[in-house]
Amino acid sequence: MELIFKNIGKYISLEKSEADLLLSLFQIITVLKKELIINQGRNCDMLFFVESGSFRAYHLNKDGKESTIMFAPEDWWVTDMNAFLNGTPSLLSLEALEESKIYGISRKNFDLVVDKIPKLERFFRILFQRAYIREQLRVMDTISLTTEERYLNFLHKYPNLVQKVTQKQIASYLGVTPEFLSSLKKK
Amino acid sequence: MELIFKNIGKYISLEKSEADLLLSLFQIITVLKKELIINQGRNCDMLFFVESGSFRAYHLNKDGKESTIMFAPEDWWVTDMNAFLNGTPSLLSLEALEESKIYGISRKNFDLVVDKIPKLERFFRILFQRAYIREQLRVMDTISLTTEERYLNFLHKYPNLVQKVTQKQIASYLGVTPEFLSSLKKK
DNA sequence: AGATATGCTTAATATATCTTAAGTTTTCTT
DNA sequence: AAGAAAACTTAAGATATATTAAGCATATCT
Repeated sequence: MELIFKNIGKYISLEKSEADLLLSLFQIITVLKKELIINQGRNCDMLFFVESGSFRAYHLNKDGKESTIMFAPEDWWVTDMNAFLNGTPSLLSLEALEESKIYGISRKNFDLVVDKIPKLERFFRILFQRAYIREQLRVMDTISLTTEERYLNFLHKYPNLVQKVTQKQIASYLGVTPEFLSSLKKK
Repeated sequence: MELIFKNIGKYISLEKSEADLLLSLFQIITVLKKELIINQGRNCDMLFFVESGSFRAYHLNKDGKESTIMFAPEDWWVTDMNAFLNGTPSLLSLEALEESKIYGISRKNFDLVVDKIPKLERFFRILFQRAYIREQLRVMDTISLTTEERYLNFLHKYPNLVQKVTQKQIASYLGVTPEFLSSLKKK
């Protein structure tokens, strides 16, 4: 069975007919390493599920400094939620860390499916509730822990990603320079 | 009309009977300045809406350092969402910045109401989606902006709170010491 | 009103982190 | 396989932020 249905099955159980409708509204996309599926500054009207592979979301600020905002490993839902919900230009770029297979649903079909299938409305309510919690815990970590503690947290939280990302990307996720992270690791 | 219904009315419209059911499941609570409605380490099984007044959520780390995680002004929904959803001990304390009037709903009644009234499931889906966006933007700010820029953002984002909170609390929201914030302001 | 606690500011010194630059290793491209 | 590009490390000097401590102002308590 596809991972996406296992994922949805964690919080709700769909009838066969509902699952079929849902599936018909997704498109399956294969992307190569380094391909972008969201481009900062452009529109973003797709919500994605990572069936296999992994992604990194980053933001370039006005000085050209790159910040890694999040990672999306296998089994995650991901998009630039701000752009997706509000129709504003994307603040993020989303880049494949490796060859990946994803499911994508447009904003229009997302609205349709949560309207037609109340159980999916529930599913996404729980999903966003958990996403909110996750981000809030990250804010807490960011303002109350040392860089070293946050680095150890990262290693613990994303053990499978560690081999797929560069030091530079980890540093930009932690909000420090690669040089500083390098000197931290020496200890 | 009570603010809470105006707030809900932003995203859905309730029938009279639904509004009556909803209202019957909330309790109205009046709290005095400095009272805590959530205590770090204890259970937190209530979701609150701030009808009037304002709150500050903070976390004490193992060294006793206090970090302000969020502010909840009038017209906001607030709780320790992690504790509320997962039943784990609260990581936050939530303190009234002034005399406040709030609506509170228990986890049990929350589950009941999103089950009985699908429109409220939608309401909370949208609410959490927006909360997730807000936290993600804050993470972006925190790792990509300077302290000075984040201070100016705070003043801009919460103009009405500025008079109600101390410098120390703003500093702990930004993740810097009060002394450093004080020297920033001199410029 | 007086006493006490709390908050704000300032300054000196200490620590964390950045910037720049160079050298080395790894990965990508042809 | 060779060359080019990107990543990683190291170190010196610069900047941002923390720590400590003192003094003053403001709020709180009796």
